[in-house]
Order: sequence, then structure tokens, then C-alpha cells
Amino acid sequence: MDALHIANSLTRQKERFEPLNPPFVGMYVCGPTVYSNVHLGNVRTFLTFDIVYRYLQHLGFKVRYVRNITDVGHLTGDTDDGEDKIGKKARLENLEPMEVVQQYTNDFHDVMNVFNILRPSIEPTATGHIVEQIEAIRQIVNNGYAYEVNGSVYFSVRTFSEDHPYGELSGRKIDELLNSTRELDGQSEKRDPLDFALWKAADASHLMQWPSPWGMGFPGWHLECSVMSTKYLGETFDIHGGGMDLKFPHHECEIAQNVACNGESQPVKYWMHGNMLTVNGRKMAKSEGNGFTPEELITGNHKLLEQGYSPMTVRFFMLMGHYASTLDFSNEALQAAEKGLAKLEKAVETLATLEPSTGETAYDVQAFAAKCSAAMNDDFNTPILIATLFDGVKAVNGAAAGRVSLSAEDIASLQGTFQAFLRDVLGLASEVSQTQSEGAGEEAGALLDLLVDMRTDAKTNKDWGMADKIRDVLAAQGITIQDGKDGSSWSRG
RNA sequence: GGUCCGAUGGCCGAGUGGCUAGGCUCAGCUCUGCAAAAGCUGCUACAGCGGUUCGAAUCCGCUUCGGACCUCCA
Repeated sequence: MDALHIANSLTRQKERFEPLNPPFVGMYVCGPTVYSNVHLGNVRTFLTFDIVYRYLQHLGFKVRYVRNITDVGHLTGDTDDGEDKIGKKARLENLEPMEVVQQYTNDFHDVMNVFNILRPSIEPTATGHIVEQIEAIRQIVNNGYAYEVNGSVYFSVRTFSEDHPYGELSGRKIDELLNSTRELDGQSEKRDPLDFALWKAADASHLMQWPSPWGMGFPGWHLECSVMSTKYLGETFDIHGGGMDLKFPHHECEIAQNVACNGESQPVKYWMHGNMLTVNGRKMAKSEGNGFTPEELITGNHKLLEQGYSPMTVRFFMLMGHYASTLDFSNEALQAAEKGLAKLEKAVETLATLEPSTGETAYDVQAFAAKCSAAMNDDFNTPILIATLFDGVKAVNGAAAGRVSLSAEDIASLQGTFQAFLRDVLGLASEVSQTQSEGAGEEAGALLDLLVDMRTDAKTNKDWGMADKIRDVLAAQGITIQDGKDGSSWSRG
């Protein structure tokens, strides 16, 4: 495809991407709830939108990327007793709520850094926007779509649906929803089981609460995203993303709140939903107890892991599947990714040292770059992009072996394409250069060059014992020697 | 129970009507002092049954299996 197309969850169609106000793009992604460590499933969602962010920038768009931090907890799952998640955690650990928030926010940021996931332009917090949320509730009440009961305010889905469509995004119908609604405790306040809370009254035991026109309380689950996206991106904006599991009710309610608040018929032009990471076919989730923390993954310290995997291996593994498909997590798949990425990185190193050549078997570097763009233009199809990059690997290795001829311009073009798509768009940083830059990289490199020279001399003298000794000692240090046609070289890993 | 989605070779995973996905694994070969790396070749799959079509992994129906969501369980 020669222009970016996005699979829009709202219309269920692949649509050409045309921003509302080019070259500017507004993108909002539902961020983490910071009441515990993020697991790998969370990471996948943020990685998905990291790719979107990176590619939009690659295309030259000026992107304002907003990703919130949910630091007002929601109701606890275990008990349904109305206790704030973050409040509960705080009591358990005997910490101030904001201390818990800070701890897990820091953890979240660390994890994002490890996986080379870029920071958003704005990272607003729910607690930092209580005033705006109260104002939005007043607006919705004034517009007649919400009512107050005992200090809580509920959104009236029925009333809203008489004036506006409800359920478009998730494909749900009001009557069907009614039939399948479960009876939950403490919901008798609501006039209708379909209604959801905009503001919840809090009793004295609730640790996080704020004054409002309806008394002390805290905002409802869905409200913060509506309010913060509107504040920073406007009443209508381009892209809204999040995990598939947020589609209903969270995103549906968000739309309803936005429409009820400011009357725009459709706040978001393109809705995108990332699919789940599964373990043995089941969604990775905190409640399932099948989640990996990034630390467990990197160290391999987990009963389901055979070894540790580097962050870039994990990133590469996730990008080998399309974001809209479920991706199953397994040791075999991770190991395959590890080797595949190593092959790719090796070719990039080879490319850096390639000498120009002339010959008949040329490689079409323009077509290669075009294929990379086409893959990403087709709804961010990273698996196709990776497959295409391996096509480039073949050309590079072929040139190194003297079978494919590449001019100086070809080599420069290939380097540019790898830089753009492997590094900038896929965000796969070179882990080798990271470790080398940490210590005395240059000195070590000089020593290694010397050892390789010594081994070459030994080989010339047919002193195989010495040659193998050097190779084995270096191998024990994680340095691999490669013998090629034009001599030997070394690499880490 | 309702709504929606999926089922691809040894493994992971693209692909929506005819054209090689790709990675990993395994086997053989080339290169090499040996090995590694690299290259070449092979293992050529689309859950089952029916239908539409000149032609289906790709469209339609049914069956089986699996998954997600169903209003505060992200």
C-alpha cells in the first residue's frame, strides 16, 4: 500500500489514514492502573502503540501522544465491596496511597525503558484531573444524561440512547445487554442496570476521596479517559487505542460520556485495539496468575521459563505477530525469536563493513525500501516488515559472500532502510552496542582485534592448538569468532 | 445463556479467490584445518463436512474445538 491504512475497530474496516488536522495527529492510549507491577500482556499493548507512534513520526506527522496513568483505583475484583483498589493495596502494605502510586509508576516507567518503548508526549494522571472530571459530570447532568443518588452520580444509558447511538463500537444492543446483565451487589441505587457510575460517594474508610458538589467521593472508572483526551486532544481527535479487553464497557462508556458532555457525534476517528498475549491459549492476566513480570522474563526465573530472554528478543517476538491477533507465549517461540534477531543483527553488522562491488547480480534496494513501507502502511503489519527485512539480510549476506553486487549507493541505501525500519520504526535497539558502550569498549575491542590477528597467524602456521585455544577462551567470554573468506572477525553474543 | 473472534506445515506466525510469506527446528549438501557463521536443497500446511466458482486456506452453510467480552472482574 502506498498510503497508511488502519483497521478501524469502530467501522470494522481498513481505512486510509487521514488526520483531522494534518500534519498534526492526536493519539490517546489507555495507560496502566498503577496498583501492581505491569506484566507482559500490558507491555504488548503499549508496544503496539509505540509502533504506531514511531511509524506516524517516521511518516512525518507531528504526533501528540497522550497516555494516562490511572492512579485512582477501581473496585476490587475479589470482593466487589466497593473498596478502592489502590486504597486497599495501601492498607495492606501500610503505605500512603500516593506512595503506592509512585512506586508502581516508577516500575512502569522502568519497564517501558527496558523495552525501548518511547515516552508519550503527555502522561496525565487521573488524580491530577479531579476538577475537570467534576466539571464534566456537571455538564453531563445538566445535559440530562446523568442523575444523582445518595452522593453518587450515574450515567443514564437509556436516556442517552434515546438521543444518540450506544454500543456502536462493541456491537452491542441495549436489549441484549439488559438480558445478560448480572445482578451485582450494591447496585440498587442505579435506576437501570445498564447505568454506570460517574462519581461514587466514599465513606470514611476510603483512603482516596475528594470533595465534590455531591459530597466526598471519587470519580468513576471510565471518566478520566474522556476528560483527559478531550483536554489535551480536543473534542474530536484522530486515534484512540487500548487493549481489546477495554473495548467494552470502558471505551463504549467513554464515547457515551464524550457525546453526552459536548454533543459531538463521534469523538474518535480511528479506534485501534491490540489483542491479548496468551499463555497456553489463555489471556495473560493478573487474575489468572499466569503473568510474567519483565524481570522474571529477563532472568528466566519463573517456573514456565527455560531460560532468560533479553528485552529486545521479547520485543522482536511480539512484533513477529500482528497486533490484532492473539499471540501465544512459549519458550520455543521466544527461542526462535532470539535466533532470528541475532541473524538480523549480524547482517546489520556485516552491512556496516561491506565494500562496494560491481557485478551482474544487483539487488533492488529501492524495491526493498518500498516493500518495508508497504508492510507498515498495511495496518502496521510488522510480521511482513520483518519478513521483508530478512530479504535484505539475504542480500547483505550474499554481498558479503561475493554473490550479490552492491554499489556504494546501494549499501548506503540499505543502511538507511535498516536504520529507519529496524531501529526507528520497530524500535529494536542494538543490544551489542549497548553492552559495549558500558565499559571500556574501545580498549577491549583493540585487544580482541589483536587476539584475532594472533589467531590468524597461528592458523597460517597451522598451529591449530593455539588457534582453537584463542577461539575457545573468547567463546567462554561470550565472544564469537567468525572465519570468512577475507579473514576472521569477532562479535559478542 | 448472549455477542464477537479464531482454528495454517515439527513450533511460532503472515496471507481473503489463481502468484515463494518469513523466522525457528530437523535432514542433506557447499564453504572451512575442525567448528561456527553464511549459502543451497528438502520436509510444500491451511480443523472436519457440504456448497458457490473455471479455480478456495481465502466466499457461504453446518459440525467440532478454543478464546475474549457481557457495566465497574482493566
